[in-house]
Amino acid sequence: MSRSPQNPGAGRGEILAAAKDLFAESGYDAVSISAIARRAGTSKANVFHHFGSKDTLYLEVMRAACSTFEDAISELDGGIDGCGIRLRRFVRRDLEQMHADPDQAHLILREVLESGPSRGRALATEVFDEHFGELVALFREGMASGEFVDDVPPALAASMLIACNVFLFQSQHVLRHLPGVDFVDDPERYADLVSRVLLDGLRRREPRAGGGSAE
Amino acid sequence: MSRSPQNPGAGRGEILAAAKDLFAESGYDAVSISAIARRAGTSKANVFHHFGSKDTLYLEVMRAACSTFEDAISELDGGIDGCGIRLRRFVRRDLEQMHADPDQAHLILREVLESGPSRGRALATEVFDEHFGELVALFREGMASGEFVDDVPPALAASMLIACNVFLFQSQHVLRHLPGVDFVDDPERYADLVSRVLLDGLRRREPRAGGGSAE
DNA sequence: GTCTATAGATTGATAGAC
DNA sequence: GTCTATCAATCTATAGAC
Repeated sequence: MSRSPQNPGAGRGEILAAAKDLFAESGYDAVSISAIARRAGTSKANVFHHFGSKDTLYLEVMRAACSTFEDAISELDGGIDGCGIRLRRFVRRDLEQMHADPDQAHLILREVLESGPSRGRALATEVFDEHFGELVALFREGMASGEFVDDVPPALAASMLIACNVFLFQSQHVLRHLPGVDFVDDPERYADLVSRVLLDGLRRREPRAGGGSAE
Repeated sequence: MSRSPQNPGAGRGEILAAAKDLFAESGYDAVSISAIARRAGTSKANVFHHFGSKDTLYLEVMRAACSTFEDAISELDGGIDGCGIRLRRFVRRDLEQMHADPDQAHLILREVLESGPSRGRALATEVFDEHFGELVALFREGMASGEFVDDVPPALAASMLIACNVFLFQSQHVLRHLPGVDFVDDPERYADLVSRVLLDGLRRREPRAGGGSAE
């Protein structure tokens, strides 16, 4: 107990990694600089030496998470494949990405949930705009080619798709225990089913027989 | 500034309301007992007098939020209406409910997002089980009557539906600024479109022509 | 039931030796 | 760059008067 198991090589990298772990697990306010320093194997003062303040450190962690997030875009276009196949592939890759780095996904999801109007706008324009735009373009393309119905806004279709993936990830520990839920630990099956339902729901079909607008 | 604007009538009720506001806005760790006492118009010690600890107060707030949440169930069954109409009504009511008490919705959503395996299991069995079960039953009924396809687990359909509603609520401040998104402030239209896409995606149709399992 | 006053621990952040 | 030692502020919680 009187020993100091310091890790003298703990520069920015180790501190950043430790902060990412702890912030992802418990959120900003529940994590102290002492805890971060302890996990990084260094001292509190050293954390302040590398990052001027707790806020700066947190922003640095978020910046790293978001930039990694952006990296995995641009795999959406698959050349000549139909919109259906490309969408299914996107759903699967998006799920894989969240599961590959749960800490990062958790950080970003909490940021979205807790952000009010101002931070929300910044997140939209600086982080999600591009990613979301490509997904929307895919739906728009499907609509233009006559594959999809044209009276559902493509942005709404994209939103539904992301909603299903995000919800599975963030509610997994609750969903798992709900009656009839057997798909939490089978992401591939989930991706297949979700994309099939959404695609069938958007696919053009002959005029409906008896399902007008009720109320 | 030297005055004490006390509110001597601030019993459990006012303190609970103040705590709900603040916890919903900023989360457990970011809220101090002093802040709660200040907003309730009473003193710090009085909060500890009514609730023994900060944890107890928080649990009390969550318990109230969850019980109110349960109240609005059981409006799902609409007698002779078809599954489609009842589902659309459910989507709209669920959205209305979240918007009617955003604090409550925010509290519960954060609890779901932050809960690990143990708290997640408790939430599932004690709060969501009944609600979710009724929604699943509706889908199962639609499948049994031949209205829906039978190779999509009803619990997955229910999950997709809730996912869309939850996502719209929790991401509203981000979604609003994304390209092509014009449905955030029109919950009725959102409910109509979402339920239509999901229903069409689940509705039985003649064997597909060319959309097998690719890869 | 409600208050003032305070205890005891921990927080974010700084100073200065090495 | 890294450490020990320390600052002032704030936190949860308690004691005791009224």
